[in-house]
Amino acid sequence: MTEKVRTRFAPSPTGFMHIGNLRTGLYAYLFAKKHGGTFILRIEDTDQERKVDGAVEMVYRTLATAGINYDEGPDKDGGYGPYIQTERMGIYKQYAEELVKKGGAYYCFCDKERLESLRDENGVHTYDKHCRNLSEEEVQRRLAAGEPYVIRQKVPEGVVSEYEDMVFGKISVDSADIEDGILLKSDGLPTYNFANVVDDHLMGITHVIRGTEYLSSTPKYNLIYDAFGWERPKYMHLPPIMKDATRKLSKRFGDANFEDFILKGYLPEAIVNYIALLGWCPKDNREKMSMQEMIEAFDTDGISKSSSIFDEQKMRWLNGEYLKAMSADEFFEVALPFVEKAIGDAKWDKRELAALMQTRVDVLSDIGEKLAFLNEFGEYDLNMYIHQKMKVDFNVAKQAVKVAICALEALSDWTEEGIKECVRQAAEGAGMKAGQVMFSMRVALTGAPVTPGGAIEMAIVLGKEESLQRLKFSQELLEKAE
RNA sequence: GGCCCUAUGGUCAAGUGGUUAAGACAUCGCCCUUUCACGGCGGUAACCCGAGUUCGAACCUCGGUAGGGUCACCA
Repeated sequence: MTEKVRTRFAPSPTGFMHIGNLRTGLYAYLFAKKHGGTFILRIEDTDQERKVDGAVEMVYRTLATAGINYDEGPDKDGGYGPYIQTERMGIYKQYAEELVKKGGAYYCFCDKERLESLRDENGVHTYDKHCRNLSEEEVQRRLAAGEPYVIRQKVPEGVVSEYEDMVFGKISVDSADIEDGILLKSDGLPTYNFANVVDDHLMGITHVIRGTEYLSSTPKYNLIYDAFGWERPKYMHLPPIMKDATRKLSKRFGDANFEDFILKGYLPEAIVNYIALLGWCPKDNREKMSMQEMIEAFDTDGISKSSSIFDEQKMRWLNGEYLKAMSADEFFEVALPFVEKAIGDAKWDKRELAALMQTRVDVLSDIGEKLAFLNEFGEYDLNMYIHQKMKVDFNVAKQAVKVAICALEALSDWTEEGIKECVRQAAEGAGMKAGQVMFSMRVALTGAPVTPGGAIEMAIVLGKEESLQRLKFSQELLEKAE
C-alpha cells in the first residue's frame, strides 16, 4: 500500500436516493476507511435536463443521517475541488484538446443526419470513424470556418483492452468492439465518459467503486488513461440490487427510498447495516454490525458477483434487533413521536406504552395499529371470549368479569403485584383458574383479540378508573347477549 | 442482434476438488405464557441443464438455458 487510498461517491442529483445508490456510497466509504484513506463526495450534475430541485440537499442529508461522512466534498474542500461537476466545466476542453495532440482523440464534423443513417436493423449505430483520418489541414480549415464539431476518442485498433476488476476479476474487451465515442460535445461540454475520467484523475482517485453498468465500458476508459499517459485506477464494480428477479431498483418508481424508510420508522443504522449485507458477507458471517465493525470487517473477497433482491422483510427483522437492543430510554426517545401519533391527545402513559412496544414492533410505524385498541373501545364481537385452550366460554367469561370487577373495585394498590394478587385471590375464591379470569379480563378491557400485553399490563396502562368502566361496559355487553 | 457479466433453499448467503452442503430472514411445529410478542428447541426446503477433466466436482473446462448490463452530443 504505497499510495493513500482515495475513493469517491459521485451521485447525480436526479431524484431520490435508493438503497442501491446508497450502498455504492457505503462501500466506497467502507473501503476508504478500512485503508485509512479519504472518501470524497462529488456531485455529477451535468445533466441539466434530468436535474431535480432539492436533490443535492437530499444527498447531503441522506449521507449525514446514514453516518457516511465524506472527507472532501462541495462544502469540505480538500484541495481537489471544485467537487460539483458543473463548476468544473472550464477544464475539460483543454484536456480534450491535449488528448487530440497526444493522438488519443480527433475532431469530428459529422452531423446528426449522417450519424442517424448509420443505424443497423436493431436501431443500434456504431460510428464509422469517418473523420478519424481527416488531414490536419482540413481539420484546421473547417475549425477556422466555424463548423460545429465534437471530439471523439481515437480507440487504438487491433488491441484487447483488459484490466483486473477487484470483484469480477479479469475483464477484457476487443478494441474492435469499442466505439470512437464522443468525449467533448458540440456545445463544448464533456460527456460523462470523459468528465468521469478527467475528474477521477484530477482528484487522485485510486479506487473507482461503482455499479456494474460501467463494467464493460471500463476498458474504454482505461484507453483514455493510457492515451494521456495517466496511471489507471483500480476498479471495484458492484452488482445491482433488484426489486425482483428481473428488475433493478429504480429511482423513477421510488423503489426502496432511503428517506421513506426513515419516515416509516426504520433506524438509519439498521438500514445501513442491512444494505451492507446485500452483496457482501464478512468472513465470520456476522449480520448485526455497527459502522465501525463494518469498516474493520470490510474486504473485497466477501463481495458477491451476482445481483441480489432487496428483501424488506429481512430489513424489518434487523431493525427489530436494533430496537430490542436499545435501552428503555433510548427506545422511548425514538418511539415517542409514533406513540403520540397513535394516541392523539389521550392521557395514557407514554412511557408505559413505549415499554410495551419495544419487543413487539420491528418498525416504529407498527406502533399505530398496536395501540389502536386504546382509543377504539366500543361494541365488539363476543366470540373473542371463546377460547378452548384457556377453557373460557360465555358463561365463564361472564363470571370472570364479574369476579374481576368485584375484586378490583376495592383495590387501592394499582400495580402489577397488586393487581396480580388481587385477581388471583378472587379467582380462587370463585373456584376459577387465574388464567381464565386473566384472559376474560384482558378481552373485557380491550375488546381486542390481540393486545400488546396481558390483562395486568392493560389494566395498568388504562388506569383504575378507565379499567373499571370498560369492565362494566363489557359486563353489560355479555349480559345483553343472553 | 454484437460485446461484457452472473447462476447454491422462497430471499440474503457460506463454500475456492473429498462437507451429513453452514448460518440468517421467511415458513411450519413444539416449549414458555393471562392473548400477542420476546426467549428457547426442532422441522420442511438448494448446488440451472448437458458434456468433459479427475479416483472424486457446487467448486475446473466447454456448450446450452435463463437473467442482468452495455452499445446516446444521459449519467
